[in-house]
Amino acid sequence: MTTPLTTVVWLRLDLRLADNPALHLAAERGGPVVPLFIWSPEEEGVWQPGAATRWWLHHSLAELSERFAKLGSPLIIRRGAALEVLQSVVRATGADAVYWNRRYEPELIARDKLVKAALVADGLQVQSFNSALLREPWTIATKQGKPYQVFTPFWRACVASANEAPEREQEPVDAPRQLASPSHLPKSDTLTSLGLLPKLSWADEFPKFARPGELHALKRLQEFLADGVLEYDHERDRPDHLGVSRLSPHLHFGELGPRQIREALQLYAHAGDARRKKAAEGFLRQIYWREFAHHLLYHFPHTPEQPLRDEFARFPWLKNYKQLSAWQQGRTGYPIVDAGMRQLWRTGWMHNRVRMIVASFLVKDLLLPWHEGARWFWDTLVDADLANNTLGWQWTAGCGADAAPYFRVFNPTSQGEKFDPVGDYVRRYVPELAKLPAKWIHRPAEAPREVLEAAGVTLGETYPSPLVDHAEAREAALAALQTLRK
DNA sequence: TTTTGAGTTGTTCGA
DNA sequence: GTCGAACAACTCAAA
Repeated sequence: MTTPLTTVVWLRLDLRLADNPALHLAAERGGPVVPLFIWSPEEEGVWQPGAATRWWLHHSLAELSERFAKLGSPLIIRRGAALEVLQSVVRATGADAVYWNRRYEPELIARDKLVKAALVADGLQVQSFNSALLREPWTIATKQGKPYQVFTPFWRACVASANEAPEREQEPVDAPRQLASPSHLPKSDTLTSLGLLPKLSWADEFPKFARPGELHALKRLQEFLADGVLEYDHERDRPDHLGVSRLSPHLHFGELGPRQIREALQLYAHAGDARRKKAAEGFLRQIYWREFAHHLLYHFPHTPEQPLRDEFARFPWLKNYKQLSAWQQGRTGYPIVDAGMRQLWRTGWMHNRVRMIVASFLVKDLLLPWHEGARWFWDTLVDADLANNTLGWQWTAGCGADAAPYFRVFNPTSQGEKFDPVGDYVRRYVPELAKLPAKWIHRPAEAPREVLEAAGVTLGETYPSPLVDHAEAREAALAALQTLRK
């Protein structure tokens, strides 16, 4: 009698059943499949999952666990060093193979390499796959063989070669319909024992913008295709309208993969007119920004800590940490900035347009180091992703790829008036300003006294006075940038 | 090797 | 109120 071959599927940022190559191919082997999640935050180095991310992870795992149970093989959850846990699960189940989908953060590439070598030395079949990207970073390069550093050529090159073997971007694979479980189930820790949930209930409003789990991810994608993507090009800039996809946390945790998005967009465009086609292309272009971010992180692994343009290493940051704290708490005196920072704190998410505004304010108005902003986002965003976070902050600070021209300094007042014209977004998150009329809601410091009185606003008491004068701050930022010139 | 065109997301000023 | 130009120089990517 031959024993069917057991495969351990090590799940990481690929918390889904559909389009999961490691799971799909493990199931195709025909033997028992052991889905395993290992909680080992220490192995992620200084970029351990932040508090908001942990909340999301807890709920995502809870849902995934139910779904694996229905498929026939329960999700095993363990806390500990990845290699030791894998070896112990292999021993307990008699598995002969370990499959996983790749991650691209520098610390984890190193960790996975060691794990793979050790498991191979144990005589196991070890295979890793791509679940997270349309284009893995090493499959595309400039004609000089170097990594891309500008988005548009990167994107064009990806699109131009999307159908060429061997770099061909793959189609999604199916979810397994059922799984055989091993005759001896390995022991599992409980999800609660990982301690991912906050002790205080600060996450109550988190489900407002996105809900963890593969089913919610698929539903969100369909909703976005039905009522968002067509208007995405201009509506995505309206934090008061919520015209964005809100898929970012799902993408980060791999509850949904970019291949599934691309396929859905193709179907959507195919079934419609030129407008649909244009909308689908526009959204897919944004998905390629995520690809670009991973490309950069892989090829420039120092960038989470160091600027890509090294002259920025000598930028004269001010490091006024009292002001940092005011920014974090949403008490800068600039309503759109404060609304964004409070939305982040309360909901674990912030509209992308507002992310740019608050980031520009931190870096260019307060002259605080971009790492401080990156750190705060890392801890507070449910979609915190090392590649995207690094690209975004370096872009804003002007020290990264495709850097903004030196003169592009966001004006928080005009940005507010342009993208939150009636002030609804500010009213939602800065209730002490709610009674101000639209004309003054983005510039309370300039409002006539009787307007403020009527709205019950006392500057410096019920709402802070502006932390800095934007016009002066802008000049200071430009002067600081001048010092970098060669 | 050198040249050339281009580069996500803006603001301000003056006509 | 609206519009267009100016705001540096640099680096990337391809020809």
